[in-house]
Amino acid sequence: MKEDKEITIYDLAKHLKISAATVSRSLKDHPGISKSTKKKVQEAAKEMGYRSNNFARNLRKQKTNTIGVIVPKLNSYFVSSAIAGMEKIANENGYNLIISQSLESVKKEIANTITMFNSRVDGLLVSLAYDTENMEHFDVFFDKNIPVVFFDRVYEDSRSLNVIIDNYRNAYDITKHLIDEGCKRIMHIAGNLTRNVYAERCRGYKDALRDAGFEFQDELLIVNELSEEAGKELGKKILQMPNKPDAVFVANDVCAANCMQIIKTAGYSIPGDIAFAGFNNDPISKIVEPHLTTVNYPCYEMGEMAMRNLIDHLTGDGNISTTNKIILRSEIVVRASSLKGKGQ
Amino acid sequence: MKEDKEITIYDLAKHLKISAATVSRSLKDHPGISKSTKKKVQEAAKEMGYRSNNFARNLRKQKTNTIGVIVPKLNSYFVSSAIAGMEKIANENGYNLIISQSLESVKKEIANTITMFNSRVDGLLVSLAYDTENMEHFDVFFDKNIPVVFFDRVYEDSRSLNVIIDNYRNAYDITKHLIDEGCKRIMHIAGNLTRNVYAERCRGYKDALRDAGFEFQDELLIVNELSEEAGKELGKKILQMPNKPDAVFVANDVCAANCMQIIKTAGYSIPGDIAFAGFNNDPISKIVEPHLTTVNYPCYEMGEMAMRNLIDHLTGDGNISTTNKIILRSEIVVRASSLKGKGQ
DNA sequence: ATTTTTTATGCAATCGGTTGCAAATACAAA
DNA sequence: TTTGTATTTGCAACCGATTGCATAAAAAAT
Repeated sequence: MKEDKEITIYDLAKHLKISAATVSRSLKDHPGISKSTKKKVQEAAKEMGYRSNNFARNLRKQKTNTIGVIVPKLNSYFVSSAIAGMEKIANENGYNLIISQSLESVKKEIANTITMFNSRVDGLLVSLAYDTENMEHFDVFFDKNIPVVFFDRVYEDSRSLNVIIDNYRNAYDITKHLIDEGCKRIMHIAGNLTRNVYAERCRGYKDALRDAGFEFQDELLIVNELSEEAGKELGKKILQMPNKPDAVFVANDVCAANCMQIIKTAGYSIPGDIAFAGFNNDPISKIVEPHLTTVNYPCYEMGEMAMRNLIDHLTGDGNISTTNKIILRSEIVVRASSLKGKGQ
Repeated sequence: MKEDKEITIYDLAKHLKISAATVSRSLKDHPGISKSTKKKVQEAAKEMGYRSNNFARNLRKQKTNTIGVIVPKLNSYFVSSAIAGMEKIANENGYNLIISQSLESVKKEIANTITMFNSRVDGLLVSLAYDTENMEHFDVFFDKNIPVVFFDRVYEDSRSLNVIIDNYRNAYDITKHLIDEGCKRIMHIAGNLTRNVYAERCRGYKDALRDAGFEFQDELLIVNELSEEAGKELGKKILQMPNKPDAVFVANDVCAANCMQIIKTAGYSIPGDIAFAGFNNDPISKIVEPHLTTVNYPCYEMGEMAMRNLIDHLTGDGNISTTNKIILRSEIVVRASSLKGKGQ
């Protein structure tokens, strides 16, 4: 049954000769309404094609049932997987998602933050831009007690929940693995070191070196944007190094794979001459040859977890202020690119 | 300046000793309000930390400034890129995005459609699920004159705008290219043939064969889900064929790359023994070895275009009913995987 | 039959902007 | 000074659902 103009509870009320209040209560299964009335109302609602008006509802309840998501870039394996996980949980719980990208710029991140604030999202999920260096733009949320959950790229802040993996441990493990394979001159490629993820990975790398009795060397640490382009640049740079590394641990698979290609094309053998390891377990890591040793990052699960916690908090089932950090399980995946012993 | 409770236009009105109507008009730059008053209001608004309440506004205006997006899966190169493009345009025009995924099931697609309808999106952008076979669930939108734009996976329907590429032409070109390289037994791997994109690509493949004087052979057409997994399966299947193809044109890079790997691992040379071509120009196509010949699909631009047209329609700048189909430029990209002559 | 308790429903205010129409004020022309 | 016109502003009725409180109706207790 379809109508040209919207049916409201008043229309239903008039039709059933009862009050709008009763209709409203019947529709949301209020305990004070008799079963028979509820049934009558619900049937009439379906029959007349009633659809509830969320704005009226939100206006009255001062709640939006909408969650904002701000990510650096939508089109990356990690982000799209995480968002897929978020969407699933949000959808299951009746929440809508408003998504925007900072395109790796704080400036846009701030603008998005404001938009989200004005849209009155009930909560916010954020992975920080490449160059975000403080949290001031989130203060409005904290001030109003709107929960903010950071995932992956986070900022230590007692007012929010962080969902992450143990970047330090994984980087440590992967570096140790390279050392165990006999590598002695291990290079590390990181992203902006003020971002937790890259700082932690770098720290893991350094500690693993130290624990194995190696000394950290400045020239073996390179910071770049970890993009396809950056990977190619990196490859060229390595080719020009007089004293080449015998292993490269890159903080991201896409960059690693693109770098590997340059090195390989130049005639070096991988892992024979130079071993490689990446991070993320991006599908690309299973295609590039030799297959890339990496860290299995639970992207989808991270999205689910972050969303679930946010929603639990909103519904009062959980408390963001009691939980301050969630660390998901992740582990290194060894593939041919780092197996010096066995070769490819 | 921050307050504990929200500032409304009434607060501003009281503070400035004018009416709420004047405040409302001043804030949205209504022509009937004097410059001086406007300025006073706008300054006070900023100073008192006023933020407009969208629900009240939407409730009154019966418009949401929100656009719904339904896609099969968020975590694919094509979709995430397209959404990135959409988000950019939407954001620039003050629209919010509500995104949901059908996970390739009509059932969930229908559910999402209903959610979007109830959220009263101003317009809808859709790429259909794998198994959607009719448009009934969009009728509510058409009935209410809510514009629906389909992209990539579309359905011919006079009531909506379709944004696509020339799948037929590209498939024809790529098949012809394979023929020109000397391939005589070209296999085609398609997705569900009721989906326009796959049907068109298949048609292009067949016509190119015909025009070159080859006969289409049933056993050389395989339909699968075009996933990573399907690619691997496909590889195994080809290995078992007694009369192997000398070229494989897959409707999707991810599937093609994974298939290639199996074939290669089994000791066949590519393109020597079997040439390969894919579709999409997914980053993976530049990593797999040999690099994959494919079709450069303007994902990001398609997202932009679809969104721009939808918004133009909503603001009355364009008319969806006059434009029924937009075809974006796309072209084949020849790489080593199909160059029989030169080899890799 | 009367009072008490329980259950079911309605009244009316509220959420915060928007906007058609009327009224007030300003400014110009006569 | 008066009348006419243009410019500003305000009144008040929406938009549709929610909910505290009051009342009505039904059931139970006395």
